[in-house]
Amino acid sequence: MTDGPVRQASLREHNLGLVLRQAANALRPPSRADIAAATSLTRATVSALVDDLIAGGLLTEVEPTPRAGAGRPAAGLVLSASGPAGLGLEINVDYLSACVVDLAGTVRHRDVRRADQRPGGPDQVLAEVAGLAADARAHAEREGLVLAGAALAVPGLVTPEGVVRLAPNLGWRDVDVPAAFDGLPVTVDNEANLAALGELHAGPGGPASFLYVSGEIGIGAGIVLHGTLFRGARGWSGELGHVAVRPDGPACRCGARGCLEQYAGQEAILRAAAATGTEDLRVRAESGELAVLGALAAAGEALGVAVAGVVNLLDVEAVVLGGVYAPLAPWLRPAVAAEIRSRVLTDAWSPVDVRPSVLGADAAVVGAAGSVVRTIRNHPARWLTRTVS
Amino acid sequence: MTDGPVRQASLREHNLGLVLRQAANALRPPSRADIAAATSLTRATVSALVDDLIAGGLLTEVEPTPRAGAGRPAAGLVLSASGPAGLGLEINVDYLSACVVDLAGTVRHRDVRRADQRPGGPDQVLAEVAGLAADARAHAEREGLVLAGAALAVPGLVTPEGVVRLAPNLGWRDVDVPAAFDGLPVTVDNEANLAALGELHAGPGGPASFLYVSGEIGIGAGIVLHGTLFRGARGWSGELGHVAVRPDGPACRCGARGCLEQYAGQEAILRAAAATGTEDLRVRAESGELAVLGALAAAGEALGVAVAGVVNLLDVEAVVLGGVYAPLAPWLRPAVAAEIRSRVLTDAWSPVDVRPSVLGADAAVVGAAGSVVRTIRNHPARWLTRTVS
DNA sequence: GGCAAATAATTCAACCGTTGAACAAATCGC
DNA sequence: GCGATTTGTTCAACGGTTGAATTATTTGCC
Repeated sequence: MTDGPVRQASLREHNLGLVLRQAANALRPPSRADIAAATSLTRATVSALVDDLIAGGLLTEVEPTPRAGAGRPAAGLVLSASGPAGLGLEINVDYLSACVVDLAGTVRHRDVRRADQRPGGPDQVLAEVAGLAADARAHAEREGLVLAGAALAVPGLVTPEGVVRLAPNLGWRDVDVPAAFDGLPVTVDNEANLAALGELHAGPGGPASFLYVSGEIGIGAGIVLHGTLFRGARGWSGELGHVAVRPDGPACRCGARGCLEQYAGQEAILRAAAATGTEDLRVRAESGELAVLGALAAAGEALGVAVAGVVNLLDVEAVVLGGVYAPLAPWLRPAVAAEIRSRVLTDAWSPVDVRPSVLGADAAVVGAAGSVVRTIRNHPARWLTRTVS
Repeated sequence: MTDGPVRQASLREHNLGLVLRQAANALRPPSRADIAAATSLTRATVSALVDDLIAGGLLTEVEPTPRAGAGRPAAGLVLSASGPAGLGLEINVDYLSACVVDLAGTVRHRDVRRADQRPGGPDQVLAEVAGLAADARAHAEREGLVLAGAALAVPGLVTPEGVVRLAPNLGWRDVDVPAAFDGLPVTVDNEANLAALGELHAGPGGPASFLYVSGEIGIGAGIVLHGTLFRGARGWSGELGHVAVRPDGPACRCGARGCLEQYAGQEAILRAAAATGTEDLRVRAESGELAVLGALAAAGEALGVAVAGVVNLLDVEAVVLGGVYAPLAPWLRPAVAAEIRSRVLTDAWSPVDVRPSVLGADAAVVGAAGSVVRTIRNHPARWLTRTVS
């Protein structure tokens, strides 16, 4: 709306994206005529656009779907499974991960290396990630895919240029990530943001506005509003872990007091339950151990207080429990939902859905890879007119 | 991006808006050539668009501004001061208010009636507001203005259709406001939302993302992200007053405990300072009375805890203290700023500006009227092609 | 088996908005 | 008074969409 001028070419760019997304979001492969009807463009226009998209390798025609009644059979259109693909990468405290997602959104390659990433330091870790990326690229090319770009998820604060300003749990500060990948263009983003994007596109029919809560050692949040990830004015949104639950509570490593992280962070829960890890916690919760159930209920209550504040402020439709919270959701969810019910005025007539992440631990990498293919889906003209590399 | 198709006509619609906004936002009346340079459209195109806008009464040519150097003098373009105008209305607990803003954004008419609105009930209040609206329309027409629409600010929760679902301080519930204005089309919105819009457009160069905090009997908030008001998934964003400051604090009338309203609501501050009203509070704070300063500091601290949580989550650039907080800002600001400084991790390198509202008590009405003219500025084609009424 | 009805996709002239270059208008400086 | 300079308009060309006509391919009915 406040943007630049619109020329004739912009028309085509926009409508190319519109047609491509129609094919992407349809339940069954649509015909040109279906797309024309859905977009209210002419069949002539849709045909012309589809020709461009097929020529550019973004769409493929499939066999006519059998249909009742008379008439020439329709040629189904699907996103090409051998066109451009996205590479997702993730650096986390105890693993590195990569995945390749094709234009249709299906995961074509997946690779995880579990190891504590803290001792190595940025240079070593980034070198290893570059190795993962090279493996993934080789795998993708064997399947006829072309990597259109890469996105890297990092558990920390990232500037719009891709510099990791601060990643407390990795011990990183001011690490220039894109510089380490000389070949491939890499965008870097916060792990919770990319996981939220992953959830957003995980299944059709999900909520368009939600809060994705990423429970790790810290607690991050990805905010999706009206189907769009909100990164904050300067890219630093989502610091849910340092929202105050009790202003005079225990001191946090951030310098303040009573932050949510002190009540519902992974370390706080493990300490309260005297557990060795998330899996231990889950097993003992399942067996009904009271100390564990109490620790989870307390964490859920604190989380619920903070999340209820967010819901009061943003009126999101859903809260997604991700990261380590996903497997623990059966025990966290009741307390979170109860706090929302009692603290959110509008909950009475507009209830908020609290549910575990559907992608679980994969959310961030899959979201990262998905974000790459999604930029192509949204701006196919840029891909079609790219300089051949 | 996810929207509908773009036809040739959409081109023109978009570019009409672009040209109009260039004229609106320029420091001095720009020439057609200036607009062409700024938008990277051709002079030919700009000329054609400007012709339409002048013919439609949205732009006016003014005398050539004297300029150094050779060349044909440029005709300056300004928004018409006699074209469409917006009517802003406000219902609050202790006053009704109206104002008319012309296309250029200047306030052309202003009217306030102070009286407690609680006893009358919705029907009586709405009848009186309709009277204010009629007066304003008469006044506007005498000045050659045509009212393009009206927006009404209400201290409560409003559905997208304009039904006041709940306005606790007025004692309203499920009041269908647009039905009461049979003549004029009225959009209804929350008072804090419209006040935030007022602040957004009050002066050029303000922040594009900020939290407007409206201190009244309740505490509302208007959230502006990237220059756009965010209303929430279902229109119920901004319930800052019921964010928990201390989860086990005093009971709130909403049913929960420890809501911000119990610490920083108008009534809580007055009680703590044993003051009779905001003005009393301000005078006694100015004279340095310790009990009053303490009460304001305590309120500011609670407000700061809640606002710091918002900043952590949304990474807004500024926090605007509005409503009764505006005149009290000198005493509230330090505590709010201190909480943000200590609780927001990113504040160290991206400080947050805490400042009083520039429009003060007028923010909501002016914002309401401004929202009407702004829709014309953003979609001039709709106005130009309107059916002559 | 043949033919009408129905639906899909393509072709093509017309239309519309922007472009770019040429041109007319108006002023300044020398 | 004349060239330089800048503004604003005119007009043919271009690119993209439209809508109607045409071609392509199937089903169903006689």
